[in-house]
Amino acid sequence: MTARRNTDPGESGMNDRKKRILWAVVQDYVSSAEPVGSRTIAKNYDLGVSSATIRNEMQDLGDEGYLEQPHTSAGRIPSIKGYRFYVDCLMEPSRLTGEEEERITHMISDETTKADEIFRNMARVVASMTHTLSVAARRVSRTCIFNYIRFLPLDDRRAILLVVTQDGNVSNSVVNIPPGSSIDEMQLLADKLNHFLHGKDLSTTDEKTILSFQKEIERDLTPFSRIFVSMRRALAPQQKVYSGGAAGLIRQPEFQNVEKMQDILNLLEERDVLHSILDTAMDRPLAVRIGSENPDKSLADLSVVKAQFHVGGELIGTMAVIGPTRMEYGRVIGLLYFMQKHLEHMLKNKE
Amino acid sequence: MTARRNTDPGESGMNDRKKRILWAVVQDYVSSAEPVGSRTIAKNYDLGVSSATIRNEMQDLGDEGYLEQPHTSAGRIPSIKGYRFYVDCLMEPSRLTGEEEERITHMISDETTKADEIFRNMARVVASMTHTLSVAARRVSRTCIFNYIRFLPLDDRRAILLVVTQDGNVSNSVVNIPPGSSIDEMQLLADKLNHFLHGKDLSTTDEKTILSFQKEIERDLTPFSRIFVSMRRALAPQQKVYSGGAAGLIRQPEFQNVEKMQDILNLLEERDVLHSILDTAMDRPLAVRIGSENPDKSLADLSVVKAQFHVGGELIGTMAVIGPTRMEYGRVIGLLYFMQKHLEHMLKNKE
DNA sequence: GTTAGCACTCATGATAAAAGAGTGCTAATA
DNA sequence: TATTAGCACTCTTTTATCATGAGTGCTAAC
Repeated sequence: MTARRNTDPGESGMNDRKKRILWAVVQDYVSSAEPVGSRTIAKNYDLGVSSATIRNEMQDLGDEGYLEQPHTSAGRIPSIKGYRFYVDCLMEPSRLTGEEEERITHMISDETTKADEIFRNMARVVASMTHTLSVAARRVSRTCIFNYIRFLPLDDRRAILLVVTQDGNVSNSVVNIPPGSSIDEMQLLADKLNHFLHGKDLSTTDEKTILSFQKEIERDLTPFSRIFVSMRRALAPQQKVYSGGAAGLIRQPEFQNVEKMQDILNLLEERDVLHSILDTAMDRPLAVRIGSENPDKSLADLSVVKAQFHVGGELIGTMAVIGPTRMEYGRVIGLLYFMQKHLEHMLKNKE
Repeated sequence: MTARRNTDPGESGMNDRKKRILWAVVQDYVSSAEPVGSRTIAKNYDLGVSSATIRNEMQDLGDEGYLEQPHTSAGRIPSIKGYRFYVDCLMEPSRLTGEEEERITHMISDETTKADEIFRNMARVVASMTHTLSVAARRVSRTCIFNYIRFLPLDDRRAILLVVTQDGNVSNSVVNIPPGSSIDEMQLLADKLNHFLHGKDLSTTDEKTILSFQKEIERDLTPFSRIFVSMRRALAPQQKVYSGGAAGLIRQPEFQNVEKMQDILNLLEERDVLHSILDTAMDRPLAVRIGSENPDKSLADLSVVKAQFHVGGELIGTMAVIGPTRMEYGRVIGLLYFMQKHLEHMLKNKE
C-alpha cells in the first residue's frame, strides 16, 4: 500500500505527505464517487495527522491544481492534473487474482482460431470486469500483402470472387460472369492479375494499378469492370470494432442523467469516434488519456486507457477502455498488462 | 383525414363519434406525448361538439378500456386496447413523400451486391426517419444447401477452408494442415466430402453425419478432427442483426429517465432479444405488437412493428421497428409497406 | 509545525402554499 | 333526449421558505 513509486523531486512542492493525501483523495473518490473531505481522509487513511493538517495540505493541493472543489463547502475531487500525477507517479498496476487470470485465459483461449474472436472476447471480459465501455479491434495490417485471387464456380451466371492475403484473410463476393465469358477465362485473367499483383501491398491498389495492368496485358477489361469494383470493395480494410460494457458504464453514478447517457449512446452508435480512438498511433504500448487530454471532445469527461497488442514485434490489435475519469486506473492497467503478456505468450506458442 | 376504415358494428358501443374521439386522442398523444384533455380535442379536432360532450364520451371510452388516466385530474392517454383499435380500425398507412421514396430507393440501391448491406441500410434509414430503434437481418435460409468445400493454399503449414452454399455464401477459416498430410491430400478428402454432402441441408450436418462419412470412406479422420471443428463452426448460422436509431429513440420524452435508458441500452447490447424478435414466426408479412402484447417482457412498454421481406415468394429477411407505444404507427407501417414492395421489385428485376 | 475550535458557505431535503389543468357532476338548454 | 355551461373538486407541478448538515477556512492555542 505504498503511495509512491516515483519521487520526482523536481515536482513543485510535492512533498511526501501531499502525495499520500492526493493518493488518498483519488483512491477514495474513485470508490465513492463523492467529493472527499479532510475528515474522511484523517479517519480512513492512516496519515498520523489531524483533519486540520490535511485540510491545509488539501488547500495547497487545490492551489497547485491537483484538486478541485465542486463548491465552497464541499470536499475535494481530483482534477485532470491530479489524476495525471496519480497515474504517473502514485499508482501501481493491480495484480489480478488467480480467478481473474483464469477467467481471462479461458475467455481468450485459442479455441477460436480467428483473431477477430479473440478481440471480441477481450472487449467483453474487460468491460465486465471494470464497468467500462471497452472496445477492441484486430489490426488490419497496414501492409496488407496480396497473395492471390481466385474465382470459384457458383452457377451459370455467377461466380465467387475470393481475395486472399498472405496472412490468411479471405474476402469473398458474388460476381456476375460477363456475358460471353466463362469462369475459366476469368480464372485465366485472375492468374495474370495474381502474377501482376503478387506480393504487392493491397492498400496501394487503386484505379491506376488496374489501368497499368490493363495496359500490360493489352486487353480491354471493360466487361470485367464490375468485377474490379467488387474486388476493390473486397480489399477495403473494414476494421471491425468490437465493443461491450456500455450498459455497465452508464450504471456508474456520474452517468445518472439523461445528457450523459445520450452522449454514451451516441458514442456507441456512431462508431467513428471509437474507430479513431483505436486508429491513432501510440508511442508506447499502453497509454492513458484523462478527460480533456483526449483529442476528441466527446471524450472530454471520460478517460481512455489504450493498449496495443504485439506478437513477435508485430502489432496485431488494439484495445481501448473507456470509463469515467474516476476510473480504477490501477486495475484497468493491470488487466491490460496481463492481457498483453498473455496474448503474446499464447499466440507465440501457437506458431 | 377520415378517421375510420373499418366500421365493425360488432364492437361494443363503438359509435362513430367515439371512434373519432379515440382517433383524435391517439393522434394528439402521439405527437405531444402529453395526456390529452377534452378541451384540446374540442379545439383542435373539428368534431362539432363541446368539450363537455367529448368529456362524457371520453369517460365511456375510459370505462370500456380504450383510454387511461394517469391520475384523476389529468387528460387521457390511449391504453394498449386503445392503440390496438386504432391500428386495426382507425389508422391508415401514411403515404411517403417523393423525397422520402427517393431517399429510400437510393439507400437500398443494388450498388451493394451483398444482401447484408441492404438490410443494414434499411435499418438505418428507417431509424433515422422514425426516431425508432430499427433492427434488420437477412434471413439465413433455413434450407442452407451445401454446395462444396474447398481448400486453398496459404503456406506450408496452413490452408484456407472454404464452405460454399448454393446461394453463394462463403465462409472461410484458416486451418492447420495435419502433420504428414498435404493440401492435395486434404482436397482429395474434400472432394469425397463434397460428393457425400452434395445437396444436403447444412443445418442437419452434425457429428453423426461426419461419423457416417468416416465409415463410408473407411479411413481414420482423427488428424482432421480440428478441421471438422472449423467446418462446423463455419456452418453455424450466424445471423447478423443490424441495428440503428437507439440514440434517436432515447431522445423521445418517455425515455427521459435513467431506468428507461438503461433498459434500451441493455436491449441494444444484449442482442438476444433483438434476435428473438426477428426470429419468431409471423402469420402475416407485417405485424404490430403493442406494449404488453409483446411476449418478451423487456418490450412491455414498447411497440414493435415487424415486417418480412419476400422475393418471389421466398423470405429473404426481416425487419423490426421498435419504438414507444406512442409510435407513429401509420408512418412506420407506410414506410415498411413501401420498402417491402420496393425491395421485392428491385431484386426481382435484378434476376 | 500542528491542532482544536468556530463562524461561514452552500447543497440538500422537507414542508407549505399557490397555481393550473382537467375532470365529473348538476342543472339548464335546444 | 342529447348537449352544454358552470362549478366544485382532485391531483400534479411549481415556487418559496426554512432547517439540516457536511465541509471549509481562519484564528488562536499548543
